[in-house]
Amino acid sequence: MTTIREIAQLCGVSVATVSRVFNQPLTVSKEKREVVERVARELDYRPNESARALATKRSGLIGLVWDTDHRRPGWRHPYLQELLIGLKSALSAHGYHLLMLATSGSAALRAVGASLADPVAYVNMTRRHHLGGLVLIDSGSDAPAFAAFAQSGLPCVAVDVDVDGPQATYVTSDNVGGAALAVRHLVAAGHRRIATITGPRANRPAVDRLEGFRTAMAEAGLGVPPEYVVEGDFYRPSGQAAMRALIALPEPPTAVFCASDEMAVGALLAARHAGLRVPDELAVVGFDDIELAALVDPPLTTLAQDKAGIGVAAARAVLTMVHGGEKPEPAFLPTKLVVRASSR
Amino acid sequence: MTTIREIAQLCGVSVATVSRVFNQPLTVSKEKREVVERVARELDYRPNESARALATKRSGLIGLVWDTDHRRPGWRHPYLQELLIGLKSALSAHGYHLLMLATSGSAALRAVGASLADPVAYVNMTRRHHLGGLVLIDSGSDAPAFAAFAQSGLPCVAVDVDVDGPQATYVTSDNVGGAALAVRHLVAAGHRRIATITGPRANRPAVDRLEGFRTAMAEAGLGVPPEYVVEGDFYRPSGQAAMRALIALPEPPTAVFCASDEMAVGALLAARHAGLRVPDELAVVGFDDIELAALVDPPLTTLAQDKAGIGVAAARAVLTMVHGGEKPEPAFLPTKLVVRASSR
DNA sequence: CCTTTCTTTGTAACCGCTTACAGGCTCCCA
DNA sequence: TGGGAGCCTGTAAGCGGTTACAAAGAAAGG
Repeated sequence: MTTIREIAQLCGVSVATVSRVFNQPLTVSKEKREVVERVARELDYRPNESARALATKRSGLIGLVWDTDHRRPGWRHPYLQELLIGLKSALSAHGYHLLMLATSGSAALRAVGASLADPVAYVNMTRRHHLGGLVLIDSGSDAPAFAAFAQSGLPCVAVDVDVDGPQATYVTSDNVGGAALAVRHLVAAGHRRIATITGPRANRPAVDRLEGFRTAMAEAGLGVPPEYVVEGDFYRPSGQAAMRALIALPEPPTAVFCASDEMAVGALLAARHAGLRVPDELAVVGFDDIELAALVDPPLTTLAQDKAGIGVAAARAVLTMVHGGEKPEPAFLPTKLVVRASSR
Repeated sequence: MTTIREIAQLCGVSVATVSRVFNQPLTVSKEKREVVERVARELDYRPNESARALATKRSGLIGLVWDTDHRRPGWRHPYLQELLIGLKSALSAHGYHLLMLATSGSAALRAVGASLADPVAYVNMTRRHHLGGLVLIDSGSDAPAFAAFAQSGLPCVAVDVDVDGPQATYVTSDNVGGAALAVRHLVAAGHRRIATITGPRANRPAVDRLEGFRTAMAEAGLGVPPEYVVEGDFYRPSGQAAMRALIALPEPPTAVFCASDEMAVGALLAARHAGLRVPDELAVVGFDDIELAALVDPPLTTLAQDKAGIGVAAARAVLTMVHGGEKPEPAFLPTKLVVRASSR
């Protein structure tokens, strides 16, 4: 690897000048600048990022926290791949890279049944590696850990989790609006007895989807009997169980809005087992637009999240803070109703 | 952040001693070592990784190359999430972290229709950041770029791509063996007219699966007429088209082995459209065991890859090379036949 | 008791880059 | 023509570690 010193020598200038050429080009006379640039190119000079980070205390890296909760081995993020694509592209546009933080998983935390995202470990990593900030991706039970990160004062942005802190914000879909879209769609199709299968009460998107559901139902002048709101956990089995319960009601709903596609698929299964025809006897709407949604039978009507867009928004938010900008407000990205055969 | 120097002062020793306590503890007397360790703990000392990397030329980071090919916007890795889990856990066990390399995507490369994985850019990144090595994850068309990496002499291990180089190896499933399992399963079920829908000819796993298919068919004493081998591209539509063609044959097969679950799902669709009952009139076996496999109707018999295991193997391989070990032989992880209702 | 060897420690150079500070020039204006 | 302002440039001091080398003391061998 060629260094700044070699270039300086070859060009007959000081190392300071060479460094300036790359960092504050305007402070260097045109002639010297061009010579340095040419020589650097010829020697295929690449700045040593470690040295740079050491001198500037900035590494050009953003940390990614995404731990898998060992208590839920089957858990999968519904759109990790698209999220990463969005993150990566927005970061690379600004010359940043993503460092996937890996800790062996604190045994202590696991013992008390806590999430695997260990705030202390990750905050340490951030300082050790001069990370600009963190992107926090939830594994289903990381909200408490993320709250701790948020307090640390490091720039961080959480995805689909509600955090607050001096330099902490979050990005998620417009869950309220999305749920309302779902309800309006069902109402327009003539449904009046509409139930919902929610996500966990502790989960911000779940709460928002429920809120959107209630608001839109009220707007439509429809009542929501308590038994029409069943709590699930976003996973398929819970959706199936919840749907079974709804079907067993004396006055079962004719339509159900599920807070996740996974649960909606569960609902479809329950309907099939009960011999209900979808969408004729039961309309089902999900949320997420996972790949599976288009493939189940019947294909699922759902609210498509802007998956890559969320990644991009998260990246932008963290970069704004890294660059000293104001802490961005939480972002709520619009969702899109995708009508398929499970409703009409 | 407390530094080595502060600790040295507080302990009344030199910085060299402090540094040794952390790097070569045995060369320091027990007393001093304990004092230093205690003080370090009290001050919550964290070594500065940039300084360390600068001095040692090692950063404790492994690069992850995973570029999305903009020409195939819909492309998704069949098991990225599990792969990352495996990679991460194996790396963190050795104190390494994963750096997701992001380049803005060289316009030049895109112009010539090449893959987005730009070997030059990534090799630069490796040097700039003192990365120990690279893990290469294919986006469907990165094989040529990966071959270039492999030549660079940097430690690197590719997943599901056949590379060779001074410090390059790869890990993939035992595709030959898996395909053979599929065939034997079908033969045992009484099938004799067995066709296959392959992946792209240029793809190593695809080629291996075809080879396994042929070998096992020969072993079973069954012939494979040329029209029973149809090339697909791993995606669903190609599987559907291929299956349509097979069904249209004067003597259509009674069973088909597809080189990917996605194509197998396509095959199921084609069968359904043709009014063929699965598995009675047509047995279908896939490869991968993606989530979808268990959910289609009928659920798909398939070969489960050890997805996280592949990540672990890749991590181990790259670490071996980083630590100066012999270049590991390519690894072929066993697959498992998962029998579901699409075959019997 | 003296020499050799081993263990432990400190000194200081170095990794490659950034940047505060100061000095030398040129330019402009009184 | 003297002096202040501005522009370029170089010197050198970090950033926070690692490690070669030397030295001092302790242990071992003859």
